[in-house]
Amino acid sequence: MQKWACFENSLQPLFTPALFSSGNFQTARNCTAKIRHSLFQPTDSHPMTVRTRFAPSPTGYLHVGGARTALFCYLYARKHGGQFVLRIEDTDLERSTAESVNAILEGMTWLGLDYDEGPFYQTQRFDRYNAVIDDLLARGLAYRCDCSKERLEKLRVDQMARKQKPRYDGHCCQRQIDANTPHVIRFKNPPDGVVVVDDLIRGRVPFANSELDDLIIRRSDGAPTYNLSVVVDDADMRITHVIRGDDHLNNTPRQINILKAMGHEPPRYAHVPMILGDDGARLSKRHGAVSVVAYRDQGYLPEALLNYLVRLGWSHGDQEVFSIEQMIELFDIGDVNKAASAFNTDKLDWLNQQYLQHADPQRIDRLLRPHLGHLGIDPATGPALTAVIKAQAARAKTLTELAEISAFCYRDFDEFDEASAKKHLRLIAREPLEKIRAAFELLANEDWTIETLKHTVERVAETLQINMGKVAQPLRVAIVGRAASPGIDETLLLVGKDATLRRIDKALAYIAARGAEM
RNA sequence: GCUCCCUUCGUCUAGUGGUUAGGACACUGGCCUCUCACGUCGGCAACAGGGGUUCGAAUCCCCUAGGGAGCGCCA
Repeated sequence: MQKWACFENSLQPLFTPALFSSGNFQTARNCTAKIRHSLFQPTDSHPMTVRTRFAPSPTGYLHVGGARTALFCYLYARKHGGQFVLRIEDTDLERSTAESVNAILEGMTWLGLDYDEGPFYQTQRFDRYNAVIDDLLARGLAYRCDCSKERLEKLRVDQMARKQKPRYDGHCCQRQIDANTPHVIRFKNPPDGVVVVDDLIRGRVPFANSELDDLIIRRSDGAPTYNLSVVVDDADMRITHVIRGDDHLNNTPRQINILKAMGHEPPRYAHVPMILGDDGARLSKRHGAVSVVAYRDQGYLPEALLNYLVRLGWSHGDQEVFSIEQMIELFDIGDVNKAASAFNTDKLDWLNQQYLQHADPQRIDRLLRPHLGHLGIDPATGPALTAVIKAQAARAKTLTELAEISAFCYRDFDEFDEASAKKHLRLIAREPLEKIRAAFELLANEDWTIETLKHTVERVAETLQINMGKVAQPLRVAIVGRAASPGIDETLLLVGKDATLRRIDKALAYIAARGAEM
């Protein structure tokens, strides 16, 4: 019980039915109900309340890295009684897709990461971005640039050759380019001084303005760029804490400069380290599941994934298992580690198994059905599914595995597991099997109970003057197909009398055939 | 190339100048036992390297190495 000792002192025990039936596990079908209208209207909310946002770009699925960032944003907002907003950064019209948006919403819903506002779509806020850009232009804080891609490319190559960092040289800064000629708009970055990113995780990170250049904030097609739209949104949406991947740390000084040009105070920043694959390399498709809904499909419980994710880069003493309530209470963004961490499926499996065996069987019943269906099994054709779950939950790491190891309760298996049959279905097992079969046949259906079954097996062992194992193991292989299952009495109860007799006959035939071969 | 970030068992981490460097997963040995699993008891295993500062450094400073990110009309 050591591992669970942490709950003894907590007000909110982890495995309460309330936690597991709290409606966090609906499928994506309900997502659409969540999509309120997305045109953000600035409101006069109290400036002091914590507001975080998760701002994915819809160019793929919600992957585990994004999910953890979203979780941190969610936890931080909840901890401080603030709001968590979801914003879809779809300004890249080429790569953004509606399917990706749906996949992200589906992932958020499955994980139960409820947002208070949004989703807001940046593509619906272009007017606002353009107004900000025009204002910057009017105030001389931005300028038009008509440098050709060729000139820019040559500049880059020359600078690299001179071992310099490639930067825009300000060529168009003083030129007065007509608004009618094709152009982009660049932000006039301060030429000198230092911008300090006061990061909640990294600490103070100073950047020299001389390292930065005049970045493009409006493309030639009129669309605003990322660094501009994020800044405008974060300001308009009154985001107080920007929690995001540390690949954005280098963008932050530029964003702070734009924010200041707009007359806003920068929010607090927290750059969380990235998640690596098992092998320490950047997470990618070849590491298997990267999309969170793939974990759902593979039979992981959302609370297990969340628990796994929260412990990646964060910890609270020696505690490993956290309910959502405990995470909200204990999590603090400032406690997050600086170093990247590797995703370890073994540990996720362990957590999932822990949650599986402590979960309410009624809920697992519901979640397990699709996995059984996938195997072509209809639970109505056999024992109560909750009974099977109670017997098997500690034996499976995932719902998928739980379905696989429980299939024998609902249908005859095709073949014996080779190693198990070889070891247990031998000539020496014939007599015990025949004896036990005869005893079972005499049992009335109403005597097919756990107690009677236990006694019957024990009596056969006694009669034959052999160990329990010499009877139970051949019997187990006979009725399950392999040498692993719940206790033999429980297993018999689940399989039922008819199937038991039928399968023992099959095992006896197998032994006979095998004996003939030898 | 330049700028910035990072570095404790295989992995996730505890640790904030004095610890036999703790826990968890994995691996492994025992117990429990009709099997498997659970549970339980034990074992293996780490401060990237080098210089300082200090009576004393995983902890503070510097250098090196290794890893990562950014330097786009991507986000």
